Amino acid sequence: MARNSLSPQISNSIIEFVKSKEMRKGEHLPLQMLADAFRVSRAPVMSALRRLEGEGVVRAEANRGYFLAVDAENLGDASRPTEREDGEDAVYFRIAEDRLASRLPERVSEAELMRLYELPRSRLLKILHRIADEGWIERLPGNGWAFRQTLTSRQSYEDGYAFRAVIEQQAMLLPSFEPDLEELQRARQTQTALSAGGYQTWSRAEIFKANNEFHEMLVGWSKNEFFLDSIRRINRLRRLIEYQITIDRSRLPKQTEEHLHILDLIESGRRSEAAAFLYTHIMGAGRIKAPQV
Amino acid sequence: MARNSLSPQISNSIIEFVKSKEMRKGEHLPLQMLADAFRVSRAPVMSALRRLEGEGVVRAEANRGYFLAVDAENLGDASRPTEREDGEDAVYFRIAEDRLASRLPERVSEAELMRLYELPRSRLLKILHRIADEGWIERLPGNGWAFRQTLTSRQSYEDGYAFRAVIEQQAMLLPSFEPDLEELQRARQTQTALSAGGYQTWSRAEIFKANNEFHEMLVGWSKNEFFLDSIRRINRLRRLIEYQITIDRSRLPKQTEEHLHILDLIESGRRSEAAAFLYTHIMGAGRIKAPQV
DNA sequence: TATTGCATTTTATTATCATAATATGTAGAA
DNA sequence: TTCTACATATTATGATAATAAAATGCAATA
Repeated sequence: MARNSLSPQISNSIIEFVKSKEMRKGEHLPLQMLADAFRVSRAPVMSALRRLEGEGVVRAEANRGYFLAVDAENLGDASRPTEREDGEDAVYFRIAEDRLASRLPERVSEAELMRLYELPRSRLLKILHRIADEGWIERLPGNGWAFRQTLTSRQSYEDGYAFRAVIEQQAMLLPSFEPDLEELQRARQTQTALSAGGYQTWSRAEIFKANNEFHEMLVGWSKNEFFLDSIRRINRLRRLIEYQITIDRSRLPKQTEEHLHILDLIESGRRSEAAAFLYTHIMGAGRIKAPQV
Repeated sequence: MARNSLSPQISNSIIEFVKSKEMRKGEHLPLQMLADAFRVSRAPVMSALRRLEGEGVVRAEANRGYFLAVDAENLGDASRPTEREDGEDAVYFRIAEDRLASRLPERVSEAELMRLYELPRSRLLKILHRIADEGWIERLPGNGWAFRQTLTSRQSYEDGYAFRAVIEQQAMLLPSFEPDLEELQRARQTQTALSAGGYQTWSRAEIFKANNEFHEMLVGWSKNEFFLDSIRRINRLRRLIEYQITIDRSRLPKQTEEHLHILDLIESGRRSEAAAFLYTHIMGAGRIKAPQV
């Protein structure tokens, strides 16, 4: 038995790639260029292109390579289920849910988890290390792993909001902070779309993703990787906890309005006002959305 | 072949434990109590005690268990080399050094590293995941791992100081911040000892450790695990980079003096002054100690 | 001259098994 | 009743080998 292939993921990545570049029918797709873009060798790109040829997305010419067969904008939704990510993510979420529902005890052995989720050790360990990185499990000195309180305690939940509020506000006050105006416009569009009704029709995951991207964009403008890393880390955690909570869609119009207000303040150069408002925005969200314990 | 035994580590832990509790000759050391303290089962504690009996640290009585054979304060230095930690840490540092000296390329395969450092895959992966958690390596989608710029770039170095300065200052301003007066006194003693000549005789590692503990103590008083986690993470990284730099001992008196000043301010309840001073303290250290590139 | 297409090498995953460690249930001593 | 001491069960590590995938070198081609 060998590992899962990368090529389904690469297929998706290629579609995303041509879309983001707004490529048109007939454009050439050099192997090495794609391989570099995805940080892999030409091999998995090649097999991904063969797949896409079968689906009519690209056209092969002997000894000349692959060419886009349709305009990128006419491509349907890329998201084809990719076994690797799916399988791994699925177990990750199951572990989180099982723990939140106390179906998993505080201490578990690797063998137990392997049996429970029917995973080979190597995959399980990959997931456990990811979870450890997120801070809600740790390896015990002897056998087994111990879940930490991070996921389940109300205190952690509020502490997380305080942390985010501080990091994001302070990131904005760094001398290196500089907004990317193009990104800013795109974000404005997204938030406007949300505000104009998207908050009723978008899926929970989409709303959550848009929200995270907004905040990570702001912190990214600080050009300080430590600030960005810490926000990313805590957002991954947040995803787990808040998935448990039914989204309160009635709050979304206010949220997007505040997001737009922040963008306005930044654009007009009123940075410290924007930072202060951002702080209040986050702390407010934490207070209101906090689950009742 | 099986894994390394925990018992040498547990032996050290037991010695540390009885020292910290200032236990006296003749006191009982119940198995389960020690096992709970170290989060392991009774088995490795048992074998550690047998070792310690051989060394005359404890005395066994049939069916009654083990008893301390000397006053804890008369115990010598605990640090017996423990294969597990030692071996693992050693490779970790070798990887860091080899990377900093460009003896390792930006991209490496697991197989390569296994050959180079003569490690089984599982141990190597443990180390790589630790490094990934610290943020200076990442898994590539296909084969292999890629080192990130974090370790080598001057920019990252300064960004790290900016991050620390913000986190520590803000941690001190949180409403939940509350100094532990006992810890505070101990820290004052350590800093005074350093100031009274220790800065000339202590080893680099000891000085570094004392410094880290000082700062982690401050952030710990915020009672917010996210602040503390992020400081711990960045300190682990700092250890690597600053080990490369010869310590400038002439700066230590000023540093310890500033530490003592911070403790004074906290003790007299002037928290925001302390926070502001702490910020300047950290930023100053970053500017001066930054390696010349 | 850049890029493909193919052949070859190298890599990572997985199952299996032996082994030494950790974890645990329990009778019996204190 | 608490705790040890022992017996037993369970766990994690590491070696080995099979396999499929990824990485790469290079001749052929546009």
